[in-house]
Amino acid sequence: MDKVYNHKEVEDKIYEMWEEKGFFLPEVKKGKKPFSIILPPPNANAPLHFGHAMYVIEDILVRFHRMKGTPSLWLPGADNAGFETQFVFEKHLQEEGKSRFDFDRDELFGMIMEFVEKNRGGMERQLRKLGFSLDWSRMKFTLDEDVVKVVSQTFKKMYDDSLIYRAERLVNYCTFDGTSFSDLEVVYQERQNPLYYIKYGPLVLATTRPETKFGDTGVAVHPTDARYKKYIGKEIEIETVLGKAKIKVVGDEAVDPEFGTGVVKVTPAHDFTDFEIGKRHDLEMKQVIGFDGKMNHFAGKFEGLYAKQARKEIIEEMKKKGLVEKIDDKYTHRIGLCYKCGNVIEPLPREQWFVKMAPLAKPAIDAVKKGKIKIYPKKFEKLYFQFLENIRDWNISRQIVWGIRIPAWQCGECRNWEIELGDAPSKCSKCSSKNLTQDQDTFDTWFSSSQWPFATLQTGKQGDYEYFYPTTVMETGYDILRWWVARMVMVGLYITKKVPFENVVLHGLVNDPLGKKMSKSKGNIVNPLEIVEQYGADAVRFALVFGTALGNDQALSYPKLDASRKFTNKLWNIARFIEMNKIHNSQFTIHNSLKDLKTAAENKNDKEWIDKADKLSREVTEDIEKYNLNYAAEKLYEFIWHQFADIYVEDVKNRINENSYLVLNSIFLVLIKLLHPIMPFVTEEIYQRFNPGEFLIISDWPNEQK
RNA sequence: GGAGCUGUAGCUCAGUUGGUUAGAGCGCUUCAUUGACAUUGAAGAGGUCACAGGUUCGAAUCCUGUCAGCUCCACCA
Repeated sequence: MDKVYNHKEVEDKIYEMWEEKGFFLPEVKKGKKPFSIILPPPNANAPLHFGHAMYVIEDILVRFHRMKGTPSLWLPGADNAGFETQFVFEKHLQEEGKSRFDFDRDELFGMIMEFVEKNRGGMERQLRKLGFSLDWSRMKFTLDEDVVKVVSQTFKKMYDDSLIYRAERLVNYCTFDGTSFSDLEVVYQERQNPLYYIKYGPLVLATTRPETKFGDTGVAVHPTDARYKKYIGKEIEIETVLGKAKIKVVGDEAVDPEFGTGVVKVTPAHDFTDFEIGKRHDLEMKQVIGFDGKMNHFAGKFEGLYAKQARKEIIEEMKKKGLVEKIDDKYTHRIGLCYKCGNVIEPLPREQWFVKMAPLAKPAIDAVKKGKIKIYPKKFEKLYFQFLENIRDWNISRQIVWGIRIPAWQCGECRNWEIELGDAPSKCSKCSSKNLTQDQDTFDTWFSSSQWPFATLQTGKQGDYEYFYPTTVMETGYDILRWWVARMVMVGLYITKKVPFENVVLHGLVNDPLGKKMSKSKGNIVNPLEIVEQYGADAVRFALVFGTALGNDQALSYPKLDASRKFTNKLWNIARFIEMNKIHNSQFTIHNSLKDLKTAAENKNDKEWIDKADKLSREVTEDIEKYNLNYAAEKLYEFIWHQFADIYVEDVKNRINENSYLVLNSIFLVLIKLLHPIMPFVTEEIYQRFNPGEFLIISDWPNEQK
């Protein structure tokens, strides 16, 4: 054996061997409860980031259960990542001087698919580099035909159960990208904009957006505001740049009497708060800004101007007419920007598909309350309940091409909607018209993701769903507890009548060495694969679980990586010592049962160390079962280095004989086994040197009989 | 504005139902050594556990408040 452990010579070779031998494929044993995890599918198109390296937790669990003899499945997948991917692709088009408007929908979809297929291998190769024992034969993609079918079926079932409705809602619309965004995708920024005090008949109100005036269908004041109480419920006559108009005054609690003059113009079609006020008082929606960002016919002579331009011209005109009382130039407020292109988000009304969430949320709350699903660490239960107890209906339409197209066709005659699986319906079921067009929208990526546990298993190998569902563990970052985990529980329960997983295990974020969140804009991204290259996958894996409690964020720590790499070398050198002291004729016999080993042991000290190893083995087993992987890692590190190597090896050194050698060797192999889930490569390499032809990955867990 | 998390050694973090002298890694100091390993070994310094109260025989741990950092949600015309 070399003096120094070289991970580069070992890791790829070992992984290939594991994969080739099919060790990642579970053996289905009817009647035996399996262990299963569905990998949270990384973006098919993007390289892994450090958060993905945290999936090492899943690998540790799978390897542990595999060694315990449980049929263990870890199913990989790739996510089409909707808008994210389409955006990256459009950047490429831009570089070629093209845009998505040069292609029709199918062409564009095909091109993106090709683009993704080309990049997809990267992510999979990286998962292999990290040593993840994924069953690649069961790999699924969110746009696989069979998955699309499952997702569409779910939509239809929801529609038939009256959980789906169509409604005009304000969306965060980016007129530049031509798509709406979820609230999450809007970035708020502090900006200084003029606040205009404009005259509305007898009232004066403050607004930053005078151009939306044409869409005003009400004026609101606080219901208890003494100044304006007399106007509530009445219509007032106002002078506008386009002539006189009448408008209703309503009283609404959303109005802050302290702000401005305490009077608000209500534009339900262009402001989220106003939309709510409008709904409460039954005000009309009047859209005056189009999806192209330009003023429409309601704006009279300002039609065709971009909103921003119209604002300037309207204010000039209003000044001339004496309708502007004053302008506050120092006003700062927060405005929503497109997180992709940075342009101002325009709230616009648009017909969308919505899912009624309240009926789905209740069973999901119960599942956790009744312990059918356990959340680790427990502190995250609060977030889970908070989200579900205040849930709002879910807008599942997205105005992009790269996703699963919504299987809904609208009749051009009677406006009836037909939901159809497979081919387009031939005629309208209401009026028999053949004039049907499919909705242009695709599903929100999270809509298909919410079905991932059963969608993957139902479309996988024959019998997988029956055997592996519900899955044992869903392990992911706590940051997507609401957006993904909670929705999987809701939709999973709704479709399958079973929880999609029994345990939710949540890890924290991996931040940069200074504790700051890694992000492209900050330029502090660390590529996990470079770190693997430098320190070895074992060291990276160990460093990620060592010294950080589950669910807590951690700063990437080079000293910790270094310590972990030294640990792999320490293991290597213990192995080397044992090999060098091999006593002639002696076998590397492994006593997997420490009880048997103790019976065979002759020396008192040896017997004591067997007990210590036995205690450690029990503790580590329990720690892994409770997802306290940091405890397992810390105990193994301390014991192997500072107990076993520093004390026991030094003790045996001077009194080595055949029997002591057997004990030393056996204890070491037990330690190697206990460490294998966390550090699979170096342990497998050592094991095979001691036991040619045998494989640690499928060997028995200490004290376990298969 | 609402909610949550975090605050422990110079740095990064553990501390598992409250229970002796609060731990680890890195760094630092002293010494040893080419003997499995200098990617080593031995010894050591270093902490009013953010702050202020409270509960308790006993608090880093439980409660209240304050301060600081982070995250999520909502969002002001």
